[in-house]
Amino acid sequence: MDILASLNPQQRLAVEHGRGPALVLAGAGSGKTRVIVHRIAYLIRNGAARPEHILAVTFTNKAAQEMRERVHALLGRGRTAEPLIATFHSFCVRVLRREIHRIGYKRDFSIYDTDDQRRLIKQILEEERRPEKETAPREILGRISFAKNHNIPAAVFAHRFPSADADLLQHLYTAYNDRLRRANALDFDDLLLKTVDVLERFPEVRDRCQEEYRFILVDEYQDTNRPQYDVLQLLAGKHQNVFVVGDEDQSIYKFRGANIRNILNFEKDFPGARIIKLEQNYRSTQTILDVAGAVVANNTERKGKTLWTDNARGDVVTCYRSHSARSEAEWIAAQIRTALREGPDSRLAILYRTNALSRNFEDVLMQYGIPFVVVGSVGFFNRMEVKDLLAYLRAAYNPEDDIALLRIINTPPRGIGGTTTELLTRNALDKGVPVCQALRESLQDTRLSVRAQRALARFHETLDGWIAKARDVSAGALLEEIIAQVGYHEMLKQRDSAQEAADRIANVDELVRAAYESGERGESALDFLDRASLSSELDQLDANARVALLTVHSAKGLEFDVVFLAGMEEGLFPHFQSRDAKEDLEEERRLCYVGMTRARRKLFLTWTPHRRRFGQDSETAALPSRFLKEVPAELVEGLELETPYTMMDKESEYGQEWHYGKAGRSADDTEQPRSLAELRTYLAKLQSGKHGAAAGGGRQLKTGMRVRHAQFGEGIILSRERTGNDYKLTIFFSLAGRKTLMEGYAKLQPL
DNA sequence: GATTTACGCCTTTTT
DNA sequence: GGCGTAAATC
Repeated sequence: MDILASLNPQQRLAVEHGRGPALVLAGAGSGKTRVIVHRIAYLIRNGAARPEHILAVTFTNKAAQEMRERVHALLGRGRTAEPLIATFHSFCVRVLRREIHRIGYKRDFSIYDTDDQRRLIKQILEEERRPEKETAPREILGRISFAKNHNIPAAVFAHRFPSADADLLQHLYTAYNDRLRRANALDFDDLLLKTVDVLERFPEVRDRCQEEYRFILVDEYQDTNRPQYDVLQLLAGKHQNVFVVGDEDQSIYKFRGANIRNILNFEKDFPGARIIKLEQNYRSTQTILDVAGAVVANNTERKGKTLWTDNARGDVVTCYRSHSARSEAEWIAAQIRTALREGPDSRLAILYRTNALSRNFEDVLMQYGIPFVVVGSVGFFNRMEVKDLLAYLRAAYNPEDDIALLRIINTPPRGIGGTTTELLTRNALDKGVPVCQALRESLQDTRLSVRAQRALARFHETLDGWIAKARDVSAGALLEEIIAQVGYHEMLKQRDSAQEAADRIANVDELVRAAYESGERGESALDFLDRASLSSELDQLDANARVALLTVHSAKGLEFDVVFLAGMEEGLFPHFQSRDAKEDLEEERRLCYVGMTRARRKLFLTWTPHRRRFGQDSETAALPSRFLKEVPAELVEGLELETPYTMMDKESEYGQEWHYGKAGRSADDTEQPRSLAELRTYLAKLQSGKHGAAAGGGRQLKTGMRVRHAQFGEGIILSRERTGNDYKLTIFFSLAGRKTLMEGYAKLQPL
């Protein structure tokens, strides 16, 4: 296969780039990944680099996996050495598992995820008897992570961020780091920071890494943060063979410390860099590109580039306003059904700003019998039972891992309750030792009841057994033994409903299987735990799934034939947290751009003024997202942005909330009955009125008409609204309840 | 010490 | 509407 044949001139230029730094500014859908993949293949095929000297870095495991597969497809499998294709984090873990002893950690360190971090902070707060109200763990962790992402050590925190509570935060930041170290544990941010630390302080490690990874390629460069940038600088320091690909319009991780300046300053950081722009888009229709481009053009912080495509103009973009979140979901489900009927092989996605929005879509798709996958809500590795068992493993391999130990110490219940664990943690704190050691030393503590002492001794003995076993038994076998020994299944069966217990047991079995499989692939137990810590739900997104539900963030780098960008409302998208600061707003706009450019053929934008928040009807009607107003009207149908039933405050400006009171929802023809009693009155009214007469002899559907649906049975039409070329019907079915259907394909039979 | 119930908080986005 | 923590009860 000719590696260069299928490339356009710019892509080819990038792929053929020789040594030295290069920056590829690649617009959405312009073949970013393609360039990296082909360059890897080109370097190897040409003999310019040996595979083992190549390191390609991505942001998600999924992207890494896909890249690996595509390289294999180009080169064929079965070569002796492979290029290393990894995420920043997994690359760092790889380095640290080998080198971290140099900075005083043990090789079998634990990796703390967000949940572990939260537990640790809470524990610290508890020990210091600080009320959580004034110091929300989330908030604290957010600020610690912010500091870490900007490379600000605890020692200088208060100095760098002077504020009322700076000293307190510096104290907590320090305590948190100390406790991580004592637990022989690293959080996500530490993985990067400690790698930088090792590379900076130990020239021999740096030299070896520089020789090992002579060619470095980075995907999504616009999303690198400071520590990632440092890692890159240190690795590339000698050979300067850095090849980065990015798009400043798709920088959406500022909140995580991503620094857009990394891409804007690349030429300065790597002198003599070659810049290549990829502006031809291969993914979307011209219409979609124009719409997305018009939105992002409102940003000022960009280098500016214009995407073009040879693709057809394609369909107009469709906008749809619904009267509730529920009907938004129903309308989308109906569109999906049509789309799948017309093109059974299409891949579709519903994208939304926050995960909380997925629920309605899940419910309705389920109801419609449309198979789908949800990305990101509660991932496999985030399930409680899976985390419990991983904590058991962690405790066995790294007994100093306090958070893991405290998680399992009384799960399932074994008579070690709050009083006892509090004594343990207090002892550990006083002596400055991990909890496992405090456990050993507290066995005879007279402050404990005999019963508690006995329970502790028993747990201690079992734990020692696992620690010993961990040395010579596989992760799968150890896990299986632990599950049996502690009676984990029994706990689930006893605690949860039969159905829930069965689900959880299935997950447990799945985990055991995964552990065994990992072992059979030759991975160590630590490899297995690493993968569990660093994997995300996204990685499990099945490429064959027809319909996917995911956040816009998760969708970056993916593409779909049809995209529904839902919840296009002020406050939601852009999110109200981001609407004030200009740079935050620009990030929201880029996010919107990312969402829109995921679509190949057709883009839908949906919103509703009446979305429930926290299960309550909001007192204020939502406004359409300002991004909808930035869209060229001639390319979009159904763009009804005025809210007729909103009584506007005369002085109101965009961005303020408009109040409309309870009259709001009954002011147009989409009025819906709220209760059964109301429904009866409503139906009576409809039937006695002129609607009830239906179109004499005509087949045309009218409000109030009784109809039969193949699936839902008999019902009565509550409303009929034009949308595009079709009519949207709201029908109350006596068996199935209220449904919203599209007339065009609902195959309704008038009665 | 464990289990059940009430209440309050909540929502960005992710490795 | 849902989850996790805190009080109340067994």
